[in-house]
Amino acid sequence: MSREESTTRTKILKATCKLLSAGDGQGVRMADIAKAAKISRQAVYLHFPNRAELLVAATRYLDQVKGVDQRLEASRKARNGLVRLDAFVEAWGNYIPEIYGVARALMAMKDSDPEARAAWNDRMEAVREGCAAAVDALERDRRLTHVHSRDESIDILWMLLSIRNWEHLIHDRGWSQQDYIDSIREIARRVLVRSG
Amino acid sequence: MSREESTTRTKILKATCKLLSAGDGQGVRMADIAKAAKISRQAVYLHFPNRAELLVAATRYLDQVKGVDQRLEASRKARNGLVRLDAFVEAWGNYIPEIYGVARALMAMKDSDPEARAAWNDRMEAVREGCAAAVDALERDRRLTHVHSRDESIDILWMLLSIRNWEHLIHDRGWSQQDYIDSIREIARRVLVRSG
DNA sequence: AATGAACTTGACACTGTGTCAATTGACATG
DNA sequence: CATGTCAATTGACACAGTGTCAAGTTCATT
Repeated sequence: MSREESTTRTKILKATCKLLSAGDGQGVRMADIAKAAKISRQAVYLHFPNRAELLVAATRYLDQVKGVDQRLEASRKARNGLVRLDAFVEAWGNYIPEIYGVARALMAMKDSDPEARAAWNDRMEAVREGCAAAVDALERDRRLTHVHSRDESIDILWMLLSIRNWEHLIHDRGWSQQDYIDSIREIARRVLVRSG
Repeated sequence: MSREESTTRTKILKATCKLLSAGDGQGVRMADIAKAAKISRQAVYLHFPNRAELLVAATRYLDQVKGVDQRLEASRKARNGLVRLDAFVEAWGNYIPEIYGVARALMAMKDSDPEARAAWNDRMEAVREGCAAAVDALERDRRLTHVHSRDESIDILWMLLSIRNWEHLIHDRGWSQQDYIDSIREIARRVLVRSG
């Protein structure tokens, strides 16, 4: 709310998100984005120094518009660890489809561009913190299995909730979103929660 | 054994594998491969029509040289389902680091090149069959949890064993290969096997 | 000596990113 | 009203990497 931004900048960001979300994904060039934003290609470079930073900015824009923080925050209100784990799995798992298009482009870019890599890792760190909070809540309730250490448990939950896994089940294997959520929730429970 | 191949062809494949395995990965161009094979860049195109098919061929070459089939086959000898599951997790999990370099290049390419995508899916289908065999062996022993259906169980095991998950734990989170194997084995058991 | 296959050399087209310089149009402010 | 500024446009261009093409070389075989 604090700043309305330059309008053109947000037009670019909106166009970027739209193209990446809708399209087959792969062939989204700077020129395509410019055209979609009804702007010259060069004008894009007036707002973003390069493709990597545009994608990074698009991710942040999307996070802000879709309100990840609020969504993930919701799981923090949960009374006990188990509910919290479930809520987190559901919140993040249902968020993935909304950002998948942009995330995919950024993931592809992070192999070659260190800046994109850093931005991606930073974004994922936020998710990891959510995982840590859920694991710690279980620990507090004495419901965490100690087959794995705390840190290992966090990494495992993070792994289960990775976008690549979502991509694999949903796109490659044709799962429904509901099946995905149900399964990951179940797996997370089986791996992390001991029957109390 | 049946064919020694044109020598130049295998020189190219070896060079490709070496560069992709050793290097940071990202910047392996056709020219680099040619140089490593001590050959002109054009000569590479005499043997492979394009980069995608070269990478596909390199994957197959690596599979053949490293003997994936034998390795995965070993798990088939296991007496009961549980041992078989463990053996499969270990066999495939320990194979991943050997092909990671090439696999990574192919994974990157599959976003843009349908041919690469098909080859990748085909290769992964072989792994999926191993997963199916392990799940079916558990089923036969009446040790499969029925929280998930047979097909879902296969997809889940496949997901657990995905290269992306290995990449995440090993590279992003710094796990040791042994910890990786131990954890995945444990997770697979907890998710798929019911205490008999 | 002639043929043909494998390879080399050098040039070039194409795509996509990123840069640069000159220009336009709007608008605010003296 | 004139001026300066800012955003954007236009068009040209450098650069990297892939893939193509044509002409020439090397060498084994016959």
